[in-house]
Amino acid sequence: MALSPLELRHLRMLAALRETGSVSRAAQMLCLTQSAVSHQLRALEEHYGAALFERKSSPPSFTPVGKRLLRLADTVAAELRATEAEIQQLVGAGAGQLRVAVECHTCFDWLMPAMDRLREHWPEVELDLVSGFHTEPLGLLRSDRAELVILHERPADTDVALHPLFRFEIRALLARGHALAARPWLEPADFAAETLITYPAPDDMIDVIRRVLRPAGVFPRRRDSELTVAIVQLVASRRGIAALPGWAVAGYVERGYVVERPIGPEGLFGELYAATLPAAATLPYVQDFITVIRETSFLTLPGIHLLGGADG
Amino acid sequence: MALSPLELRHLRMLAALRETGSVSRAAQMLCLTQSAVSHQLRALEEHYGAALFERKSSPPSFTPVGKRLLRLADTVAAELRATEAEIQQLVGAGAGQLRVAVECHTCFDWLMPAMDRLREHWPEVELDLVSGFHTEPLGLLRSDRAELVILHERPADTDVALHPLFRFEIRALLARGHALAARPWLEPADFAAETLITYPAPDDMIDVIRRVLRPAGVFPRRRDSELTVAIVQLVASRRGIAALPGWAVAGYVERGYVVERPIGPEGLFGELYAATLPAAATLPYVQDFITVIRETSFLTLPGIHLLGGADG
DNA sequence: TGAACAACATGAGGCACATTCATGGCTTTG
DNA sequence: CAAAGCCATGAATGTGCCTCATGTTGTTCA
Repeated sequence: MALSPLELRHLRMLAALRETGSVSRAAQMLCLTQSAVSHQLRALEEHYGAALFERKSSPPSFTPVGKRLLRLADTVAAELRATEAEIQQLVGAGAGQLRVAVECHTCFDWLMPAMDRLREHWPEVELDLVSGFHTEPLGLLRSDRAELVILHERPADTDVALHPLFRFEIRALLARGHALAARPWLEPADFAAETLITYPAPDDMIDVIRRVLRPAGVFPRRRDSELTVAIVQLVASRRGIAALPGWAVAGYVERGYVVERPIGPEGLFGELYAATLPAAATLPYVQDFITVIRETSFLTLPGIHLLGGADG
Repeated sequence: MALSPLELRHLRMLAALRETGSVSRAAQMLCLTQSAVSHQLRALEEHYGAALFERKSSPPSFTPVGKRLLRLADTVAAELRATEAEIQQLVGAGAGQLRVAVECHTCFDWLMPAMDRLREHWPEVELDLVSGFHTEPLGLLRSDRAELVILHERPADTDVALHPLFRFEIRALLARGHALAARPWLEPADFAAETLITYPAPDDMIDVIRRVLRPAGVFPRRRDSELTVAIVQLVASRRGIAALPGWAVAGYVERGYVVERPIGPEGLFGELYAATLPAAATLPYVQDFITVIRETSFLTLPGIHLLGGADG
């Protein structure tokens, strides 16, 4: 019909801009550089001869033209989604099984919302959680007990399809007024005299032990609890210190229940990956799930960094 | 949202495929090669794992998946159109003036439908027809008496924006059983003893005279009439022969009122162009008009060939 | 029946255009 | 006031779409 430089990519970009509230974050969500998004915006604004949003205000307020394009983006996205769903039905590819195995406790924080959204999009897919912790998670894929595994380490195997998710900082949690809270960051030795409060899991699964304390020859007492709230409670009442993902405790820190410090001068960072068999990686609902995980996590977890896109 | 290789280009392609009824014609309409459209189709079918339409049948019948995508294409196209219209209103670029000057009589056949469609799309644009024939049509642009001129010859001037429209064959029209109808094609000399029936216009404006007869030194008697029907009538009743665009008389020929023959062994071809001032070429409704002309002409005029696209 | 033709498929390669890279200006924050 | 975000912009780069050339199939004439 009419020649228009408008493409779906632009609509997706505008939606991401609204969701994330900034050009750079939108770029991350789209697996692009900030520059690319900026160029796209400029091209659109040039074409319509009007600004699309007010840059100097956060959250950015869209102009009427911008709002109209966003409305288009929404309706088109909805139509697109409906179409693809119907087509999957027609082709018979809409049904299937997706069993997800998880290595880390905190993962449930973002996994549940993601699974909910997937259930909406793919009602015909049997979605299961493979519970319990396994020494060799990739074995679950090969023995056909799971279609997707969440890992907190890049596996050595190259015969599985790896989908980078995001990167986050693991920070030490201290009671207010704790002696160590005076330091700008914590050294491994600082843990020696403390009780380390963790989730119930083998040492190997706990990043701060595997990657910081054990290499330094430090083996503090351990105490564990299933619930993040309980861990925070124990820390606050000076029964020990913990090392948790920043997003998991941001709320408690903000409210002043506890304080947090980096681990080591550069901080300690964890990364999460999803792994599937190569064959499963081509299934549309698996691809959709990866995308949904990245998006929901990025939007709900503060301070995380998406992996595998245009920037590290 | 979901990563989908589907882009607007694909939807436009499918719509064109439906309108034109064939891959190659769709390609022409999209200003692409047949190969490009074929590749696009293959990519889509590969992605959805299903055929989109039955190739060996004309008109091509779409599979359920193809039909569903076409429905999407229609709704998205409508949404897109509505959005752009609203934005033009917001920006204030929806209003303007478009005076069209025409050189040839038959042009009205396709110009009227195109102007009707433009009026729908751009209700705020003042659409006028500059009547009468002018010796120097480009002068109308420079003296600001028209925004767009239809030409049947590539102008020498390079300071106007030229928009190629389409190419068509001009064929000789003869009464059934006419002596010349025995020939596979007509030579210039064949016109010498005949009366040439034309529209009322100077010799310069009549392609067969300017490009065939005059160069050959042949100057047949002339007789003219305003209406195509009347010309056909005169030819049928053996008052003379005519030379008209194939599309303009296809109906009469099909019904057997008259017969047609190529002019010269290779045939005589006419080409039509639209010209505007460079500034006017950037106006959205002018661009839209060009597109609309090409599309409506291509869909309604039999045997024409779009110009300026991926193929000559 | 076969040749000529039309329509579509397919692989390789070129080229346009979106994206990245590198940098600078601007605002915010401690 | 330094330091860090955030965004804009020009030039370089690379990816993917399209074209080109050719092969294949189906169709229409002698």
